[in-house]
Amino acid sequence: MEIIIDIENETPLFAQLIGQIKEAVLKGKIKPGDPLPSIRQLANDLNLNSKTVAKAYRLLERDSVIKARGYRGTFVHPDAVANSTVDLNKWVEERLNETVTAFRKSGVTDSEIRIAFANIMNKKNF
Amino acid sequence: MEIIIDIENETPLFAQLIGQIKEAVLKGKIKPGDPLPSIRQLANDLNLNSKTVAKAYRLLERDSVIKARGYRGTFVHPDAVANSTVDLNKWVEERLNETVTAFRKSGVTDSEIRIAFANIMNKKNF
DNA sequence: CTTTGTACCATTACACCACACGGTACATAT
DNA sequence: ATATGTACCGTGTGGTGTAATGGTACAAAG
Repeated sequence: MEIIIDIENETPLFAQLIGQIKEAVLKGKIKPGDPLPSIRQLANDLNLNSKTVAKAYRLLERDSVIKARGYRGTFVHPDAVANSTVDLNKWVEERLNETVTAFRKSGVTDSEIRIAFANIMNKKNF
Repeated sequence: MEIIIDIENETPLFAQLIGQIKEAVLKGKIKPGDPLPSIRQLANDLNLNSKTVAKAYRLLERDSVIKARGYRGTFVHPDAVANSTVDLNKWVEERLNETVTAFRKSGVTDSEIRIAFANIMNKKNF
């Protein structure tokens, strides 16, 4: 598995990592059950901070592309191929765009939309 | 019409203005057809910048609480009483909250939601 | 004693936005 | 002349987010 991280690229490093691992899964370069490099090992190889790699792994596990097994390491998820085709962020953007567009059509100012959004995100839901 | 602006209050000045004018309408202190002070006049009386008052008037007109008539001045809208009870921002927050809550239940990170939101708001829709 | 994922503490740099301020200008009317 | 709403240019302050860095620590297993 050849992973190339471009520091000059505007795409965040953790996002580049996620993209390349999903791509490797889709191209069959890594198959379900295969072990992945440990977080610290990969961080060392790519000259990245371990927290950056950990962030990528955490999101990949959320998407069921990989599966962490504690001290035993991290492995490619059984349904990795199917789940690598799903782009959760794209779905979020589409749904959110519908909502925002409706607001704008109702005469709501962009500034007001931002304020409302900030209020919701910072609200302590208890 | 007695308008009191509190600079110490955390509520934005233009929002205080909007609130007090809507309140005056609901309490019947000003009635449909009544003239309002000009933007410059009110700004001078309250020691506010004219742009701050203009912002409040612009939003009040969008909500059909007041009606600007160019050089003739600004007047209370015929449907001002009914429209003063409507809180557009509250409606926006409720709708937006539903959308965000759905995202969170799907495992989407708050960070990802913010990124998607920023992408939409900054997108040039042409 | 080392390695695994994970969870805290933290700081730095960068970027964006709301709010309020100031100045200038315009057409339209009295 | 004076006043109306409105539009454009701008500045500054304060708040807050992401991204990425670093350090420390834990339980579990080899």
